[in-house]
Amino acid sequence: MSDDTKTRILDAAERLFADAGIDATSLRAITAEAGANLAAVNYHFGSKEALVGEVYGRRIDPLNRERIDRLQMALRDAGDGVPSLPAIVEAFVAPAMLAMQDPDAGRSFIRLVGRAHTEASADVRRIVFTRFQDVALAFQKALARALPQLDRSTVQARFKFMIGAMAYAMTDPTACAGPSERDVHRSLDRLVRFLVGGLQAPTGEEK
Amino acid sequence: MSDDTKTRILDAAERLFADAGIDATSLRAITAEAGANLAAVNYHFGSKEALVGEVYGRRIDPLNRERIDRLQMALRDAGDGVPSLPAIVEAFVAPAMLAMQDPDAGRSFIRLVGRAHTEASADVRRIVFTRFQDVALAFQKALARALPQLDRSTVQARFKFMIGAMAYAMTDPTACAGPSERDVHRSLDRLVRFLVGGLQAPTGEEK
DNA sequence: GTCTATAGGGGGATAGAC
DNA sequence: GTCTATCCCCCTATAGAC
Repeated sequence: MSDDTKTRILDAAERLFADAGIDATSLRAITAEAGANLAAVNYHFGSKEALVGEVYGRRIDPLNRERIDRLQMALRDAGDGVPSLPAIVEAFVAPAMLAMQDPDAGRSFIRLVGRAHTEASADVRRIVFTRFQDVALAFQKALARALPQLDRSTVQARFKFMIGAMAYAMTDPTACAGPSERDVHRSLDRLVRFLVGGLQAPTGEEK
Repeated sequence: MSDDTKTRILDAAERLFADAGIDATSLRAITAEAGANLAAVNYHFGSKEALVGEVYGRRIDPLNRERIDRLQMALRDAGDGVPSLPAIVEAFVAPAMLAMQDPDAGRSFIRLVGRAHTEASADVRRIVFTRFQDVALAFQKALARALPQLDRSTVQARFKFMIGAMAYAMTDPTACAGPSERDVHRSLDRLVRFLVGGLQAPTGEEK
């Protein structure tokens, strides 16, 4: 049983951060929600910023590992040829979208991750960006292989559009409204089709 | 000359909100930056929340009017036929992207607007959403006309993906790095092509 | 490990002089 | 309209008892 104080604080913080934002969530609110004492946060984590890092890391690290695993499978399938664009896109967005169904992680985590990319606080952006950098590079490289007709800066720009669309889909309450598996798969399918269409759009520069 | 205290406070607040986020920006920081007194905020605006509303409204309202104007021109060009998808997309994103060049509004405003769609605070979301609702409905209707092969819920979903990609492009410091007209137009062109490709992607359901 | 109590700072808002 | 001074609240972090 991992229902100890530390875990309850992480769960409460995750939920409150997702609802109201990080700045607006006080340690008092977190410990009250967790049924713990105010001092417990500093005892277990050291500071609010360290707590934020653990809230993100607990979920993001496995998520990013799954992205990399799926990407490597897609690249292995392609051998020396051009890898499948939908497979790459799905490797990137599916782990996040499917996590919506996870009753443990659940919706609040997804909104939190979605928001991570746009969070105002420079501290939070740094925390998330550090954990995301390797993933971003690997996917940009794979996208460049799958889209040989695009120059590098166009691939970078389109990769960012992809992050934006995904992040927004993740924070949108109606997009992840249904906890039903059916709804989640439909949302994922829609997102992948949209992104594939956008990524392989003509640039107006090829002959 | 509108370089009065009220305007200076609005300018300073806009800049600081964009840099650090709204919650993290204190009235003390704003008045210091504006060269005004702390009490001036409550004298001119009544409260911090009212100031936030004016910071957004001052820029968003003209922006949304321009979107509607451009959309109506695109729809008029189409007559009774199917309107041009790129024209609709450009009507939506161009006013925001081109505002990056405006030396008056400038970059901080754009990042602020981009962030508005993903801002954590429920108060801020309400302020922005209220001013955005009419625009969203008009564009969803136009997109449905331009994409008759898509069902309504798919159009809604794709419209949200479009907002996400645009908002992220607006907050990304490298995307709006250059104050140069050339860079801005290239960013806009890339975004429009990506979005058009995504919006008209096949759904996998048509025969 | 978990509590109470409090230090120490910063926040938004306001009263009242000028 | 703009200032100073201040109220009162909530925050994070910590000290020290249990």
